[in-house]
Formats: sequence, C-alpha cells, structure tokens
Amino acid sequence: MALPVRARGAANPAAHEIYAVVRAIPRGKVATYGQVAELAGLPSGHRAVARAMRTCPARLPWQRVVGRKDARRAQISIQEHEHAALQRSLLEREGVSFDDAGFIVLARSGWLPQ
DNA sequence: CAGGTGACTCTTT
DNA sequence: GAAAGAGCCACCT
Repeated sequence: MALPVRARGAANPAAHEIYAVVRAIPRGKVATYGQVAELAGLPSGHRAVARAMRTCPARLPWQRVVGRKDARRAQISIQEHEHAALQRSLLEREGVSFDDAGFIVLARSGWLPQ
C-alpha cells in the first residue's frame, strides 16, 4: 500500500523534513509556511513548503499549514476556492476557530512547538 | 541556459 | 493602516 506519491516537488531532500514537520502539527492547531520552513531547517524556504503542499502530498495534514496574515492571525492561502473551503471545513472540524473576518487567531489556534 | 511563476513573508512608502 | 516592492526557493516553459 501507500505507494509514496512521487510528486514532482517532493524530489528534493528537504521535502522529507517538511513532511515530518507538517505531520508533527497537533490536531486543532495550525502552523504557517514560514514556521514549517524554519522548523524543517529552511529558514527562508517558505516557498518550498508551499510547493511541497501544492504537489498533493500523501497522508499529510496539509490543512494545518496556513498563510500568515500578520503577527496575530493566519489565513487560508489556497487559491482554488473548493480546496480552500475544504481546508476550512477540515480545520473547523478539528476545533480550529475562525473569527468573523475568516482569520485564524494564532494566539488561540497557532501551534507552539516545544 | 534564461525568464516567468506561485498554497510566502518581511520591509518600506 | 493599507499598498507596493523586494527577497526567497523550486519548478516549468
């Protein structure tokens, strides 16, 4: 089973670290692209993280990776409306709350890695 | 090989 | 406080 997805973006070794970090995000919490990149050892690899997510990862809680709006909030960065709606739906189901403007309050749902 | 693009983010106007 | 510019990395044409 589980033929590893040979996503084009997963060809780089860093992708392995990125996936490990994403899998470490606890249920009900979210992390930003920059945060994942930093934890994966790529302090400026936010683009690489976005690429890794976009390449349709396997068994990855991709919905927990969101775009950073500002220091306090994050927002879904997916452009495709349907996928964005799915992500929000999945996050709400996990217990992540959105404010009236559709933002995720990091102080409340942001992941605070040890 | 070079130019363009994007599920990003920070700094400056 | 919003908008624009610059930096960044990997992939595609």
